Amino acid sequence: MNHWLLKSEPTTFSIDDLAARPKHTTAWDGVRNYQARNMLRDSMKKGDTAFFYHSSCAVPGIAGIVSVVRSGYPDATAFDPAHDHFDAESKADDPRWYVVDVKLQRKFSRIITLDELRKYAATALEDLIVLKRGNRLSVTPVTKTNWDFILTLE
DNA sequence: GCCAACGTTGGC
DNA sequence: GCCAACGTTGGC
Repeated sequence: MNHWLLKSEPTTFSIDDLAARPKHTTAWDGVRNYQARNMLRDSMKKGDTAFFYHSSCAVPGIAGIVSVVRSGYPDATAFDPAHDHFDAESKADDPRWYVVDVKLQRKFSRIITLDELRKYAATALEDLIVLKRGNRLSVTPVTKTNWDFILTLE
């Protein structure tokens, strides 16, 4: 079982939005970056868990935990011309973009802030990709060691 | 709103 | 295949 970190802008889709979905579940759609796509398509498996990270907001940080309930399958929003994430180059018989389904496992009692995570950027969390300068990937792997450490911060 | 960092595009 | 231009991300 592997661990991940998924970024979302809370004004677009927050952890509370996920909590409001039927079965607390959603397709993680709209990812339009090849590296992130590869992880959604090839690496994230049912039973994996991921931190739900709020980005581009007043208090960026980790808001809770989701689990992968369905592994990679084509992103239907890429096929819909009316959708913001439409991509004419992604064809049903040769899909370019993928999603996984995630289910809310637990919302943290508080946000574990980026500021707080940064305190450990040179020590316990030196491998955490989201702390690296210029990082923009919206889907990143998290080592078990980092995962367990972050859980102790709540 | 600014801007650094990075990915993608397209001319050559 | 190089690389400049451009668009996007995301913290501040």
